[in-house]
Amino acid sequence: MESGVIPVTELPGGLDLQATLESGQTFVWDREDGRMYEDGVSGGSAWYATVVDGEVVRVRQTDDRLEWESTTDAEPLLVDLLRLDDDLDAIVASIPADPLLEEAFERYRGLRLVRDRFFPCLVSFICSAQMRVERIHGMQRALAREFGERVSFDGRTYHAFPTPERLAEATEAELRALNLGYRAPYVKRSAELLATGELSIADLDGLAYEAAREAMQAFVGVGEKVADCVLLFSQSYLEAVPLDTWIRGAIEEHYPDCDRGSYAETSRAIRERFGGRYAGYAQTYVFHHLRHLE
DNA sequence: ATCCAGGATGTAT
DNA sequence: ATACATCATGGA
Repeated sequence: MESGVIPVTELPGGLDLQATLESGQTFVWDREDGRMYEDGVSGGSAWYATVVDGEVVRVRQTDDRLEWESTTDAEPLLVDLLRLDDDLDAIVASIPADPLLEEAFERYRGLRLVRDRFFPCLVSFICSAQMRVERIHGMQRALAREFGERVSFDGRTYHAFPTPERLAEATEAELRALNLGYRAPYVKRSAELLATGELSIADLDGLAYEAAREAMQAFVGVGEKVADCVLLFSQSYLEAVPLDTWIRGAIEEHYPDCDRGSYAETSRAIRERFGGRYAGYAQTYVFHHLRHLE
């Protein structure tokens, strides 16, 4: 077993591990005390685990230390997954201040966007349609448990997220048995598109943001909103602003002039309001903040 | 019981 | 291009 510590104080803008992993942007991590998303339960010192690229990674944050244990040297992997290479201070400074954003930035400073792997992210957000965050997470854990490779580490068994090939082989009935509902055929057909090579992540190479969003909709179960989520949380299109029910509510309440009717035009308006290049960061802070006001 | 959740798809206009 | 019904499932 390898292990290490990353001093959070050396990261511009710091890190809030709990906010980052429990804000509904990534569903590949599991909290080992089983209290993921429980409101009012501090994630400080809780261990989180995932399997990425065949490697097990466990992390926890205690004050200004990010501690990790892994089957490999996880430091570069964590820099990648948690976007520790983002200058969060500079990013926040680039986003025009308004009362709602100020409040979100103050309360959750250290929340970072993630850089998830493409396929788990794609499946997660196909599953996200008309679904609560907690259940999306449960569905992804069920998919890993049922169809993912098993990896042993430190006397425990962890499950990788299944490959496109494996989910393409799964039957719709098997997926429905995991309570994916009407999303089951979407997941299977999108997995098939990747497994057969009919579509590839490389199709996005060199595409500007809006062209990439169009290209993403070639997958089944992927409309404009899900496309934005995958681009933002796995492909580093940090200007993407997924227009979900919460953000639409925020637009209605706080940025009514940005409601332009169509998704494409409203997206352009709110992106501009959030400072353009890093608008997705603003979106995720607002999403997390609003969801915790209830 | 009725409504809603990080919406997308198929069909009709 | 836009409007509408339909699609599972569980929790409030």
